Amino acid sequence: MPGKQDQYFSKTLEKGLSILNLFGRENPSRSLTEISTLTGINKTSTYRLVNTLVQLGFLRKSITDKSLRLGPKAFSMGHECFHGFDVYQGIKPIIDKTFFEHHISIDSALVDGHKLISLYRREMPNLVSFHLPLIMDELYARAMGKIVLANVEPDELEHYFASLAPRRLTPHTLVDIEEIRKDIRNTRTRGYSINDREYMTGVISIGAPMMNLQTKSVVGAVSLDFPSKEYSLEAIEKQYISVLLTLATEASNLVTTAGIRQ
Amino acid sequence: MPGKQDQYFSKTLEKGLSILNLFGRENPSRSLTEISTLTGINKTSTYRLVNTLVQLGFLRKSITDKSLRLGPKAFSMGHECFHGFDVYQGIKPIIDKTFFEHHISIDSALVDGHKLISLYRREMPNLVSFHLPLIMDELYARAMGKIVLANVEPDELEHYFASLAPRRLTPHTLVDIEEIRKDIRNTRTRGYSINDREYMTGVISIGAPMMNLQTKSVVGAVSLDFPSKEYSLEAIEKQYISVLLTLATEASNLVTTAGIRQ
DNA sequence: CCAATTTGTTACTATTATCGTAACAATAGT
DNA sequence: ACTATTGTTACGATAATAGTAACAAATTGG
Repeated sequence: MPGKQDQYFSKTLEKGLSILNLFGRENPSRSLTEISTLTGINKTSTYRLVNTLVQLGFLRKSITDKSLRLGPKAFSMGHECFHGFDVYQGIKPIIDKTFFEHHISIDSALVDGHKLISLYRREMPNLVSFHLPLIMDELYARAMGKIVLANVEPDELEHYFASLAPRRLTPHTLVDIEEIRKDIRNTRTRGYSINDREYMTGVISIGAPMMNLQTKSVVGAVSLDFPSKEYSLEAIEKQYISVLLTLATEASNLVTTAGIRQ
Repeated sequence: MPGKQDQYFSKTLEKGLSILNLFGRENPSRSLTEISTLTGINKTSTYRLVNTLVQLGFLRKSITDKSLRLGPKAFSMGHECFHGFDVYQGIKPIIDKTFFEHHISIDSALVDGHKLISLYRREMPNLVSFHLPLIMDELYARAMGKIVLANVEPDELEHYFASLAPRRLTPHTLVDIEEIRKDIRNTRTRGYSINDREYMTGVISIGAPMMNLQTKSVVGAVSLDFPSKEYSLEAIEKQYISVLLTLATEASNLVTTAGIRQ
């Protein structure tokens, strides 16, 4: 991130938000020292910021054990931030339309550094209903991740590989870096990505990029997911690539006009 | 709010969050000066804070007109804050259970100052589907609002009436302060509140309080909503008061153990 | 198309909010 | 009851922010 230490950047605000960011569905409760160590903020400063968030209603403090949890203000602001995100409002009808036309599971996500933020998802009942995390690592093992990697700048890709430690999520997951590299190269020439039961057993996915057409950079991806019991990869490639690419084009137009970059 | 100007309160964080709070479904886009005037923060400081939020990904700036919108980080944090709110997770099954048992529309909200923050809602198809705002004023015209007012401290209630300017939302809305006062008194002795088409035409609601049983204070309310075409107020009172009060008791237990106060 | 006006950005310094050490209090663990 | 941990407060040093004012870039209106 460039120019973070300039005069027109508020470190205090950054710290405060990093504290709020520690809370979520997985981590509903935290202690002061926990927050202090996780954020690397001095205990007194943490105390001040936490106290501020408590007074404003973004956090609340247990009277008994002083543990901290999200407060009503965080709840309402969260709701507003979620539903006020115009890209979310824009992608919903696009995905819904494709969903009702073709009766397939569809997912979409935005790039954020080396992670993907899940945007909107529609799921068919034939697919194992899995609660996807909102923020996804493991780009190498997912259709949306692969197509993103296939479209980033070469040095950005190197930077990704430099800190990559692949985990075997299913028997089909690629864990050898060279194999992953080859797969990304193939993905690039192919124009869409394939995930053949590498992320979840029994799920085949194909992915296409959401591009900012102005800056010609990837800003996200869409994917179609199929149960491998009912669909073969060949059948999917024959029947659904055009659906995927049409969807990706519409999504790309959306993010371009919305001005989502990098 | 007590002790806001002490040493252990970060004004910068408060300002930054107040900026983020200006964005939402109703206000997806704002300009710098707009933010500056709305928050009362000096333009340069606003610039610094906005710049920080942009760099962190909570806001994004249009390259053309420099207008500001929510960014992907706000989206993901919003999702986490919403779903990570334990009271929301706790009230869901309680309301769902009652919903499936009795087939009636149910609403719930938490008190926040002189407003209600909508928590969770289930709606029957027979009710005019209305998009309720997440943050509700007009306590005097709603079942949840009335039962809250009936349970707050007397001086708090006076404070509410002091700044009250009732609006006639339907032909049945009470707009005379004395009438509203009387209604609140009746509500208090009755133990539950009645809203007979005062907030929306064709909708009758009954409400009961969510009490923190430790501190003996109202922290929210639940309501049952009925279409007036299908239900008379007498029928509702005969049949559903016990349902309402049971629901309110369960909800009160939840907020008490969660430690929601004030 | 140019002037006038508004809006956004930068420079600079006084001020004061924040940092961080350290001491203290409260709670939990043994 | 003692020890270790966690949370809270005091206070001086420092660096971050506020805010004026000047400047640049857009917009608007004639």
